[in-house]
Amino acid sequence: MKAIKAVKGTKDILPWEIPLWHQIETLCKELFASAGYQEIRTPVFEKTELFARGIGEFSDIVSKEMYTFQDMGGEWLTLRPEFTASVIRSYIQHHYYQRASLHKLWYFGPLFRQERPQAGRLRQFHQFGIELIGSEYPEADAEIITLACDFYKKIGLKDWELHINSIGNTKDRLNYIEVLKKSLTPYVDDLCPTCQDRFDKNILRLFDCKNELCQQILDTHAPKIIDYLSEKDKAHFEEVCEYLDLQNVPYQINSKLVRGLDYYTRTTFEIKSNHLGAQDALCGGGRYDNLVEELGGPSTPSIGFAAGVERLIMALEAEEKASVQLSPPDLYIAPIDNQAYKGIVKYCTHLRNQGFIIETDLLRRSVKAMMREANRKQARFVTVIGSEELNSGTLTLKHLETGQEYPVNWDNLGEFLEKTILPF
RNA sequence: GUGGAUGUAGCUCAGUUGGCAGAGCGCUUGGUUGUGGCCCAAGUGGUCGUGGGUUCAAGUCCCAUCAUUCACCCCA
Repeated sequence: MKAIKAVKGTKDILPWEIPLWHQIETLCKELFASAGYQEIRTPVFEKTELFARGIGEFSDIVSKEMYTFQDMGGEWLTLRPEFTASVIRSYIQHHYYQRASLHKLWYFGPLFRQERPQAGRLRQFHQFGIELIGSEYPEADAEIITLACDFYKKIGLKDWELHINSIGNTKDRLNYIEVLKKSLTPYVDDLCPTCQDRFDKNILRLFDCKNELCQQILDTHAPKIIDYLSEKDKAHFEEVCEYLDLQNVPYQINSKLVRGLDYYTRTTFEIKSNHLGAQDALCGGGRYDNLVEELGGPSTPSIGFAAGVERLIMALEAEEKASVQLSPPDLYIAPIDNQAYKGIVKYCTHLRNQGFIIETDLLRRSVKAMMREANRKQARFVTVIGSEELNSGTLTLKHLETGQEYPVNWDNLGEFLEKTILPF
């Protein structure tokens, strides 16, 4: 029989990897809650149209990367390729704006994109992120960016950079694109083939090119988008920077940072790790002041970010910060005969109910093997139980680290563990 | 969709000019009765990714195919 493997681009999160995932989820919960953000969970699939309208029909994600299918009623549905569209759909559908004028949300979950897998890119991957819906002011931008940075600081990641930029409102950006085209037209023939293609399709993508010659041409001949912003947007961006300075958040203004999703406006930012391969963006975000309205809601300025969990884990591993948190047993009980196996069960349950982590043998192994197992599991105490211990009412707990033995009455077991575990 | 790399034990990998399928780690058991780690010993474990071809003989050479992986594209 041929074994079945996980689908290309998908991965099991293995039992021994789970503690790190819990650590990340817990930090999300604590950090975002500390700023008043509430968790939101939306369905993993939505109507295809939501993403087409939200992300942009001609974006790569929508045009060739979505898992789209028809349900039995013939409706086109899509496994979500990103979170923001779903969150905004929920915001509009449930009229959040009638409850309050500002909403602060966070999320964590799986996303799906049908791309060729490589380092830092999977077909099912996970993101967490936050959305701040309803404020147009630079304080909002600063709060989002600061929270993102705080996350990486608190998780223990060291070697990363924050890049920020402003791509202005739609009108200014279209104007800039015209100027950019004009100033680069003389050099089109020197660009790499993909850039020549991009020149007509989506000229802003030129900035992402990894070809050195293309970058040189851009550096010397491309105007900066910041110089083409309206006075209002320029002032907004300067204020965002000012807020970051106030908190000593280090950043680089990167005029080449143009994000790939169509809905972004004004502030955009990205956090890059210095330890990842080609896919080095840990986290990306920005303003999307028009999205709520475009999806059928009231005009509502908003900003948010999304962060890749697998990439974070890769970066933590590269920096050797992926700490393994085990939950070792407080006590490993090793029964040596049939009676002992039967005699200990009620104590196991009782101690577990008291909150202790108790493990016992389930393979009827030798004492030596059970001791080895207790040691492997890093149990704090181990006890060998035979008829003597059951009849006399006294057992001996051995502290594995020191080898010290402690006689204890069965009735005082919980009390003993409680008292003794703390000092160790 | 395009290009490169790699497929040998559960894991990490050796395997020479074609000539008996290997190591380390892991796992199991034992080293005297009911006590772990270290050490020692034995055991467990492989259709050499798959299918063809060349050859007396293929893990090794040739062709095809699949899988994995990295990169392009794009994005978290």
